[in-house]
Amino acid sequence: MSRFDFEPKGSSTFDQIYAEVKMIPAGKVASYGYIACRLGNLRLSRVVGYALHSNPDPENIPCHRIVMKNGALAPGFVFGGPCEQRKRLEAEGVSFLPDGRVDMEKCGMRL
DNA sequence: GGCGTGACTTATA
DNA sequence: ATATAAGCCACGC
Repeated sequence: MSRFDFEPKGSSTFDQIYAEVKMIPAGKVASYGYIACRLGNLRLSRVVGYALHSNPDPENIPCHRIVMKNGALAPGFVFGGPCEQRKRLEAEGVSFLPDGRVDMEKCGMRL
């Protein structure tokens, strides 16, 4: 028995996460909790991380735009490392703080 | 089909 | 302020 028996194919939590992540405009970053809340539960943040971990479409799923709620970037599971991540965000116009974190005050999509 | 783990977040002590 | 506990979903064995 799989969850597909009840849910329409392609409508799993993962798909919604991907959809939300793809919706993130350039020059902005979204936190795990933000996407989790979009799905309905803030605690889904773990699933969000797993979804990005799976990252089936790295070209359409900019995981570098996903940051922690405190504004810190992913620990280093990103492709190319955190340096590449910061570089990419800067190239999109995201402001960074001297701490090496994203300026959530400007680019943080907090509710 | 069950158990454990994981790129997180919030609440409580 | 830091540390610990609980909650959620999907994947691997």
